[in-house]
Order: sequence, then C-alpha cells, then structure tokens
Amino acid sequence: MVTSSRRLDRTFAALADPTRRAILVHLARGDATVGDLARPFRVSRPAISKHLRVLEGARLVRRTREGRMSRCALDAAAMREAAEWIERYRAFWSGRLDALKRYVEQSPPPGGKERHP
Amino acid sequence: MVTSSRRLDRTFAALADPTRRAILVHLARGDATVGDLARPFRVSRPAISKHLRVLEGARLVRRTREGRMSRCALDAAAMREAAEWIERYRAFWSGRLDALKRYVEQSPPPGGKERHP
DNA sequence: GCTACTGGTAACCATGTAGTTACCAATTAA
DNA sequence: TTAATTGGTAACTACATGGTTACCAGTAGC
Repeated sequence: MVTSSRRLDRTFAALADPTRRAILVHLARGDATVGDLARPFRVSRPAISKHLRVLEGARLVRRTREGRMSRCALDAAAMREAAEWIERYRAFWSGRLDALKRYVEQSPPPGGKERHP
Repeated sequence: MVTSSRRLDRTFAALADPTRRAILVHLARGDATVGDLARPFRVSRPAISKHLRVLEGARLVRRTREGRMSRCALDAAAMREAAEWIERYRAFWSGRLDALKRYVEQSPPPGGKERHP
C-alpha cells in the first residue's frame, strides 16, 4: 500500500473525536477563525487549539496567522487518503471483489512481520 | 446526520491503529482464528484479543466461538458508515459542492451547542 | 503610549489505551 | 483420565489524550 501507516494513524485518530469532526463540518462551510470554531462548543479555547493542532498534524486543516487572528481552512489530502483506504475495504462487501483481489495481489502476504498497512 | 456520533467515534478510533488495520487486511482475505491473526505480529495473544474486542465494539469484526477456537470475520456495516461520512467531505474538495450543500442544508446550524456529527 | 482582544503555551489532572505477564476455562486428543 | 492447545481475563505499567486554569505574546484601537 502506498499510504504511510503513521499518516493513516493520525488521520483516523483525528476523525475519531466528535469535536474535531464538528470542526471539520464547520470548516466545510467556509474558512473560520479559532474563535469562530470555539464559539459553538462548550469547551475552552485552549482545548480547541489542541484539537486544531491534531487536525493540522493529520493535515486535515491548515492554519495561517493573519494579524492577531488565525484563519483555518480545510486541507483535504489526508482525508482523501483515508477515504481511499476505506474504499478498498468497501470493495470487499460491495461484491466488487476484483478490486480487492487486485489490492491483495499487490500487497505482501500476511506472514510478513510488522508489515502494518 | 443519521449516523450516531458514538458509533463513528468507535469506528475511526478502531481504524486508527495499524495492528487493527492489519487485522482487517488479513480478514479481507477470509475468516481466521485468533491464533491465525496473532501469528504475523510480534504482539502477544492477549493484545490481539483486546484489539479484537475494540474491532467488535466498532462492529467491524464478528467473533463466533467454534469449539475451542474463535472464528473472526469482517462485519462491514460500520466501515460503510465511516466511508459515507468521509465521502460527504470528499464532495467538498472534489467540486461536487451540490452534494455538500444538500448535506449542510439538512444539518443543524453550527450555532447549536453540543451537536456533534 | 495604554487597553482590549485573539490566540497560543505551560502545568496539571483524570481517563483511556496498548502492551506486558500470569493465570483460568474449556475443548480436543493421547 | 490426563495432557496439550486455544482463548480469554486480571492486574499491572507506561504513555497519550482531552480537558481545565493561569499566564504570555502580538495586534488593533483608543
């Protein structure tokens, strides 16, 4: 598999938190400042800042400082990667077994140690 | 959004671990026992058992006891849910903004507190 | 200048998780 | 029946994470 394991780790871990998913939903409507993102939630600004750092680490969000505020925007490369990974497995139960077969054949056998996808 | 927040939490958290993703890769090739799944890795059997419990909690894997061994199989409903969630956001950057618009319109405004998707 | 505002960092706490070893339960096979 | 095999559970450790409050650094505006 081409996609890096660590990157998928970070992407899925970032998506595993409901506050972070809500932030992504918000950003899908357009860019926002940190304050904009913090307002709808009951959590403090530092908490949002931490979530944003996680989302940045997963490359799902980009932050650019503009004066005294930060503009946050979606950066979707990593999410596409995760979607592709999931899509491969959807092939399994969607009956499109040929797609899975192709993937399995270009993948190392499961006997290979510590070969984490 | 129809999909439960907790369920997505568990699904993405389950996918965030490389060992668990490797287990899913293995199971995509066919059912397996716990021993089969543990062999390729350097981790102990209890560790695999814990991973399987997480995967069961996310409803990605089903375990059925057959005699003294457990047969593990993919159960892909939750993964499809996660794929659908991601697909909504792929709509954003794939230019298919109408799909996103539809989703946003049937979704509560971001001002609504603790409305985590 | 001084003040207010936006955002980030530090230090801390509680909780969850990934891993270990040691042990137990149940089934298979000698 | 006894012994070996397969899995699961318990108890523990180490570490990451999500949250808080308190404080600091710039920038904007008076």
